[in-house]
Amino acid sequence: MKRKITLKHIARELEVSISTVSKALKNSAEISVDTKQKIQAFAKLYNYRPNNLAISLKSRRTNNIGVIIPDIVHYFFTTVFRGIEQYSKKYGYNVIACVSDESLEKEIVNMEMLANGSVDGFIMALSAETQQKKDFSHLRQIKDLEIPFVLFDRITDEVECDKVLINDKEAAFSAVRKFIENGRKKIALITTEDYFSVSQGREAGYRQAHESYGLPIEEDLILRLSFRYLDEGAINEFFDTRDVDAVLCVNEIFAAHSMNLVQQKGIKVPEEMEFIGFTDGILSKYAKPGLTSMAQHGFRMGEIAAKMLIDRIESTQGEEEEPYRTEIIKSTIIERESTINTIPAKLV
Amino acid sequence: MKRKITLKHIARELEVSISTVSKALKNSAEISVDTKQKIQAFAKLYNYRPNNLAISLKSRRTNNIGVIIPDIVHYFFTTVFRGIEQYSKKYGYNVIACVSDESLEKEIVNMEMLANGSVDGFIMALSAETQQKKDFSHLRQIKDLEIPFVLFDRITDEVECDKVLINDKEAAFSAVRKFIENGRKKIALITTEDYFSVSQGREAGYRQAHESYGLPIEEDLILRLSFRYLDEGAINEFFDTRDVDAVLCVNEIFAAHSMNLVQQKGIKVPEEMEFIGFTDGILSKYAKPGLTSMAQHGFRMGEIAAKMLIDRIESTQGEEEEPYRTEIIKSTIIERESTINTIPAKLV
DNA sequence: GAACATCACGAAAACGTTTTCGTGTTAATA
DNA sequence: TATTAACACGAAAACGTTTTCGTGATGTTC
Repeated sequence: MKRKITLKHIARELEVSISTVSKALKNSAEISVDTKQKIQAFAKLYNYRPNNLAISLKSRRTNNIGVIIPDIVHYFFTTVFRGIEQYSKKYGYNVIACVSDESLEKEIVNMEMLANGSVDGFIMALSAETQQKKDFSHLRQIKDLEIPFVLFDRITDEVECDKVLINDKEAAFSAVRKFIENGRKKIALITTEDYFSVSQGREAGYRQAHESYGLPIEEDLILRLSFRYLDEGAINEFFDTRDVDAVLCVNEIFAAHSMNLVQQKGIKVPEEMEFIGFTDGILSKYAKPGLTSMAQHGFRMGEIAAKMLIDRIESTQGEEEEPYRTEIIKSTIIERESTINTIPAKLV
Repeated sequence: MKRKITLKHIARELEVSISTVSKALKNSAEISVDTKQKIQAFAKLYNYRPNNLAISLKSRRTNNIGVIIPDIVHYFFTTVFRGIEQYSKKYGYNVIACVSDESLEKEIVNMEMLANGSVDGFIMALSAETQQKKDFSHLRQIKDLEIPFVLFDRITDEVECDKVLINDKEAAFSAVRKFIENGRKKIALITTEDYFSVSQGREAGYRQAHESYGLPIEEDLILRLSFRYLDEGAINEFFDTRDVDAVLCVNEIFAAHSMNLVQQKGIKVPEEMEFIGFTDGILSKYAKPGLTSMAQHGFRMGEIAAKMLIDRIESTQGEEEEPYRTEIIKSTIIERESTINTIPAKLV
């Protein structure tokens, strides 16, 4: 790589000291107008740009944010990422993106790589394995180092920090309420293994809605699928042996896929069976029929997470130790043709 | 942020020099076994980790790769990103991800931010605006600085550098050939504005297949849509006023959406009209019927791009100036139910 | 016992900045 | 004319490493 021009080069060339050059380029009042003009012109001519590394080393600030997510080929996470990236860029931060691949070990390795001066803070959603094993020692280490971090979506109550998530329980509650108001009585829930914080919340909402409306909960209307691979056989068997008239799914893949399978059996959606999914992504939009879903507003979530982190990074200067906050984003329902809607379904 | 332990601290505590500590931690033969053990034990106890910034400043190597893509909420780009990230991590590099948002200006700003010492090289797909305006001065600047970069998918012939792309023309050719072999004669093409390198290639393949098989090209069977927003009206009007029995789309959103609209008109897919899309993403998999598509193998593409870049970064040490390479990834067809297949369609 | 090699370590420069403090020159003041 | 203040700039330390070179203390050899 060709050597970029540095303060030293300019100083030598113009026969002044490095300090003078540095000050001149910052337009310091300490330097005479003549000298400043000369130096600034020279710097501009040679397209001088300060070296980020040197500035970071000196200032102990990298202006980088580390983002660690379980999966990037995933509508919701990329949407959040987009929000983080956009907000961060606006405030002068770059984003280093790492994928944990649902693995605790990769989560740890990534954090350790970045914690040694590469980033000023982290934003992350916990991997499946982390949530399953409940091993949060790496987060505690980061806390000990006093590196700020924000957890989103996949969180834990066992670590105190800034968090941002959606009201999973209420969202599931209102989805089930919609089914009940439509006269449905056999409402299935298709969810993941129960160690995911989000699935737990959604299941709780599902149960509470049943209780609130005096509908008995039939445990065998709850189908738990692996998040790692989509078990088509299990879904088929479930619908072959259960009497179901509505289905709530914790993500849009479960919803789109089971809706397809059910339609292959000749069941009419939404007349005979209604569907609601979580994550209002591309699949919900282009499924046939269009899939009603609980929008998680990932972009907003990303923006807020980034704001929380940057605020904290920039306040640790002030040393006044703000208390940790948890922001809740309200999920909203996007009605399409997989449910029967009192007001006409919005197109698209 | 709490101050991390440094060589200086260890040196002071153990009453040796900084150089001795540095060498001891690298297990240098210069240092006696006793001293090394003492220092290593101490470092381990206090969990010493060298500061990445200082090492980077010294070595002029950041072990960071800058990735600039037009859009992250996009199946193909995230898949490529995943390949880049995984390969890079394996070879000790982190990835700084920037989104250009299809804007030339953001592309430039991102590059300039990262070019001042933050990354060792770039991997990028050009923004729409960049391809439209054919303004590549920022790429040339990066070349002048001798910072290596790799272009993928959205490329240009006007800049010499490493590139990786798919055989768009051949892929489109073979898709159209499949239609023709199935007896189709009115084959539509739904594409974007024609300044995208990939759309150009695919259109060329579409045309060449017609010529090769003696089928006349009807210009009004080519529909050009904005990539910015999906013009449903235009699609509807197109199908209402054209006689079409097969459709090739340059991406899966065009395919899934137009397939839905066509089915709403009562047209049977694939019996009366067949569909093939590009990008074998989540939509193709869960569309109804399953969408036959040309897989772009984004993950592999990302891996190769990362390999090309890292090889070049690490060879500039050697100074032997390898010639630039262009790697072509072969697209393969994934047959599903939106086409009539001689061998039974694979499930999923 | 003189000459030399080996060992074990330290001093210092370098990477490219920022910033504090010191200092020589000029101009203003008593 | 002597004192002081303002001005314009430079020296040097600092951020945390790596690495080259120098050096005093041993041990070896003839």
